[in-house]
Amino acid sequence: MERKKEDRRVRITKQAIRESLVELMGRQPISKISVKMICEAADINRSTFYAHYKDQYALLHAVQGEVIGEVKAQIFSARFFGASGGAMDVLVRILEYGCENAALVKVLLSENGDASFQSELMQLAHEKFLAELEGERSLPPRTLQYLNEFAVGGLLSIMRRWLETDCADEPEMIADLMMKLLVSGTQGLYSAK
Amino acid sequence: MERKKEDRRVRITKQAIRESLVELMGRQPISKISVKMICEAADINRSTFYAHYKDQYALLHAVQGEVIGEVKAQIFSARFFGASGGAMDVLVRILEYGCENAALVKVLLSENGDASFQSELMQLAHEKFLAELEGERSLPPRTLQYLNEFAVGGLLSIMRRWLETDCADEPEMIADLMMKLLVSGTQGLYSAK
DNA sequence: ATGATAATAGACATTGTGTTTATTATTACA
DNA sequence: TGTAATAATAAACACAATGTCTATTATCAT
Repeated sequence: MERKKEDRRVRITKQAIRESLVELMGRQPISKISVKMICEAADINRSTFYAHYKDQYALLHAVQGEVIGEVKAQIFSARFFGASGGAMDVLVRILEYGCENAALVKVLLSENGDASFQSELMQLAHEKFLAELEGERSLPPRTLQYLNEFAVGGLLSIMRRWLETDCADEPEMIADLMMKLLVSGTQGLYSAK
Repeated sequence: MERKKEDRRVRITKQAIRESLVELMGRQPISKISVKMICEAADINRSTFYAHYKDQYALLHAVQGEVIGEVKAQIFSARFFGASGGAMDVLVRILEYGCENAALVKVLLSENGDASFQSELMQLAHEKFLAELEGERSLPPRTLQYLNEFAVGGLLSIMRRWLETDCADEPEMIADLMMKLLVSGTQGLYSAK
């Protein structure tokens, strides 16, 4: 909407800051990372950092926000249930995005990541589920909740593992596995194919 | 093994510190909690805190370690697969433990919690799976990995939700739901009952 | 009752934090 | 291409939490 307006210097600076954050978080949690460390790694002045972010946590939150924005766009781009293949397409696109930004997404989902990020992703998927399943009446509301949490938590865990293997398998294969596990559980792994 | 040796004063102090930590983490992430805050909430001297813990993160880690120890004991107390009802029993016991220590466990699994705690729980369940499924040859190793991650991530998410509803349903009911979802996926929710 | 030890109060140097100032370097664009 | 706008820098600053001491008081185990 209102992008492209940012000064080139700002873009370069922010990029350097973000890359340093990701690099540092590969080795330690955000709690052990100071603003000073980030600035030294990014080779920028500390005043410059404060011109853009309140502190290291605000920076992390901003970065997470961008990822969440991307996922949100994908997740709401199609119907998940009903339309055949809709869910697969969405999963494949999210997986592809994750793989393209592996260094970042991997660290956000890792043990050095932020629980609130994963919590926000849960919330996002939750909204999607509610939007699509609001007519669902055959299951008790609380069971629906559990199902939702189970699904998102499970899929997120698969994606985490997949990123840690450096996307060894094809996105389509992972999405297929996800769907099978969701719909038919472990039983789904033994039938056919 | 070598418990019961701790001075009464130490026990009281540590308990006060732990309770203050849990209370504070109900309202903010550990990154916003200083040693000073914990000491004021617990009404103890800051020097006393440093006599027991290196910093607030070491404290959190110690508390998490106790929970993990409890879960570990339960998880390895019986075979999960094979023996009928074994898995159910383990799940029920873990759920009961979580509910008895709801204030603590809830916060550790919340958005203010620590990703590394959840990561450690994953690792724990992973070891259990490997120990029991080492003979499994009908699925490719990587698929087995994904299945493991999916299962633990999904079950953990259900437990988180359950704790947030203040254990509204019975542990047996939750454990049953967990097993159904794991074995038969969403299909399992509609069949029989 | 007493020797051992935990908790306290207070002081201390250190470090990262945020903020500000003047100065330099880079950018957008007329 | 020249220039006004603005981003980045360097330096200084008060401030707050940190981590480590020491001397003193309170509590415990026996």
